[in-house]
Amino acid sequence: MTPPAQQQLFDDDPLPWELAAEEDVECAEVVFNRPMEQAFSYLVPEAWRGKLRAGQRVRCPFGRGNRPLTGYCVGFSRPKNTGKLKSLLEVIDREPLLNQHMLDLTQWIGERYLCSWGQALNTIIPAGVKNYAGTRMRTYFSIDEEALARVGETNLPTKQAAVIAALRAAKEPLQSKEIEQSADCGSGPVNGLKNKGILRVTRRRAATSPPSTDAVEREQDLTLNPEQLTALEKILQPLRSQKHETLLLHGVTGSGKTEVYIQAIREVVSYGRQAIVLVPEISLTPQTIRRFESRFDSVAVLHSHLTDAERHRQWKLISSGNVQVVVGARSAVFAPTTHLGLIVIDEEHETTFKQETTPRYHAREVARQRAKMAGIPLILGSATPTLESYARARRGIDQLITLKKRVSDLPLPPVSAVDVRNDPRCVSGSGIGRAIQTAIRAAVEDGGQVILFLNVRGHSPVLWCKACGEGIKCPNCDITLTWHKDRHLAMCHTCEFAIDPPKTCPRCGHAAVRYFGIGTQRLEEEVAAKFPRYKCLRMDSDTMRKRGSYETALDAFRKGEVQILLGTQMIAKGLDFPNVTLVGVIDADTILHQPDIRAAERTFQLIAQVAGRAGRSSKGGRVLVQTSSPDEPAIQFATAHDYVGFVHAEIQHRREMQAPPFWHLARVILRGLIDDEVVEFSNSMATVLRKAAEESDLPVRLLGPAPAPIMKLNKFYRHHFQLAAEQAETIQKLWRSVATKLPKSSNVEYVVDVDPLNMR
DNA sequence: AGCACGCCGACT
DNA sequence: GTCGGCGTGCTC
Repeated sequence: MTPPAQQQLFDDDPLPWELAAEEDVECAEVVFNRPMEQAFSYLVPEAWRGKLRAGQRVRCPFGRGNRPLTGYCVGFSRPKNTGKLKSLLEVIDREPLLNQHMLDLTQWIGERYLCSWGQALNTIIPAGVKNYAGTRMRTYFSIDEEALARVGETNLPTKQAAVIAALRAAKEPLQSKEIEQSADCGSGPVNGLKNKGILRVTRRRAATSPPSTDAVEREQDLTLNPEQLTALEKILQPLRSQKHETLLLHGVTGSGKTEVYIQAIREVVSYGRQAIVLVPEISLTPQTIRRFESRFDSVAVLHSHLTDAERHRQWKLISSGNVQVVVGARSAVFAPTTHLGLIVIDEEHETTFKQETTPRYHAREVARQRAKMAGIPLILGSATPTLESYARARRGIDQLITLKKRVSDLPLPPVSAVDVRNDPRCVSGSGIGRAIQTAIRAAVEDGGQVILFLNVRGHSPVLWCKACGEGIKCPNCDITLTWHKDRHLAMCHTCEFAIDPPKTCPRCGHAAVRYFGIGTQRLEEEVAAKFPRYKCLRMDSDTMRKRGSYETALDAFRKGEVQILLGTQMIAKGLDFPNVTLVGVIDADTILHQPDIRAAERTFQLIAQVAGRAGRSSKGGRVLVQTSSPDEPAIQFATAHDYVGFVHAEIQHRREMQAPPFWHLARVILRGLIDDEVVEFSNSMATVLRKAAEESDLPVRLLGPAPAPIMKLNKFYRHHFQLAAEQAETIQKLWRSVATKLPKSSNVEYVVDVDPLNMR
């Protein structure tokens, strides 16, 4: 890739006398962590010429005041006239932080996600790498043999001779402390030798603490069933011919996708190459990590709970080429591997692969681009692939591989929708309807375990005034407060706001505040009241605050100390408990009724994923889904385990709606403290874009502006509009063409979300 | 994004 | 007459 075309400052031809000097003038192309498209050229000082490499950070005088600013060297150029260029001040890194592949990838991210190259670079390099966390500059001593020979080794005092002997024995430069220890002396002899010039002094970075290494017991690869073997064969083809291809591995829950990945990685490792495995943060559990560590010699793990120093160490380890497999969450797609051979994305449909801050990249798309640039395969695995991925496979752009059977040869559990519209208990406000209650009783009395899923935390999600009929909202947000009985607080789930529950309505003053709706806390009470003889455990982000509590809770469930596990999203994925014979979805409609084009898709995914937790042993199992919309296609197809049927229906709907995956979207979200200002600004911004689209004849639709679904968030009023086009590049082109002409405001800020998943 | 330059309102 | 408001445009 070539650096972005920079503004041509010097288009006059060079004078003859300038040419000679130019021969050895090298300019560094530098990008900054600022929303500026261009790269800037700087002269490289003599001392650095030929040594500076792309991927290193440099300090540069910037702007009229020549204030020093850190930038990334992304390449070199030889401008015709260098007269007006400034010189860079300093090179920050001894070694490039990134290789050329990653530079190219970050440039692509900038283009694709509408931010600058510098911003993309800055966000993908971990803070711990940028500040060399966990290392210190240390002084090392080695013998200057010539100087020693001049003095004569035999003429040295005993202690100094011991120092020389210690260094000889070590065969590598040592720190003063280390010498003192092995020569059994103080710092005197070392300093003495240093002052005589016999010891050479070098300064370099070293880790402050040695890495902890707990050995993991090695395990053999499992035997694949015929279906898995066929899948593996299909993956090995592009792997062996070293070409890029995306393979969508659609396998039902429990079909053994991970084992297929592992054996594909085994092949990659045998070529001396590395693999990256991306998993959603939530499934980055010790079990998952152990699963990989027990199969490969060197596994690096990247997750959000690493300290800066640990992350830095992992990054260095990976970039030294001494790691076979990198397992990590979203950002691990940027792991600086030296010879990447394969990328795997497990649970491809998970929304956590989308970053919600600039650049708002999707790890799947970044992985696709990285794999394409590196000429290697990409595997996407899921029991419920996104429509985006499935549509590509159906059109033959990607290869579809299907695993229809569970490895254990056990059937998928029967799933039934329970219509709660006429259930007396649910109508009167209970979470657990008749059918689920009967099923729970049967399951626990039979010695089985139960998982209950409810996607609402807290006790009651709605505080409501009976007198004026209004929900009680957060003063900072357009969100009703949730009653948290355990902490005795009415809380806002989108900002930090929490108050003692109001006894009187803040609007009309009547003492008529009622609590409505069911959250996990209330469900827990209900279960405890209905099944007092059985132990119930609640898992949501309120009870899972402490580090390790997740593992402790799951351990208790695994050991059978707990019979009923209830919780939010976090218990929907990946858990494998053979003794679970019943899974209950308390309310399938919460997601279904969201004003989001993907509401049906998410509902289907959720039911399919939750259902996958049941029937994982010969004891069998069943799934009950409470809903008020039993006729909704998403629910019907989910109860029939009919992914393909659902997708075909939904894809038709998306086509008609001109929605993804047929159309690409970019969402512009604007916010400010004064509503009118935000309205006015979004209108003027949309007008500029609409006009530019018309004049340039680019086929882009502009939808909106309109108030965002959450109109007020954290005191900010929010509005948004969308750009839609059949080609992602069309939106990029339009945006690029107007980027400098967009209006500016000091009171309204905005972000662009390319391929948005979260529409709130 | 910063930051400087520049052109119009309420103060010594 | 000047201090300072934030609109505009540039940064190698």
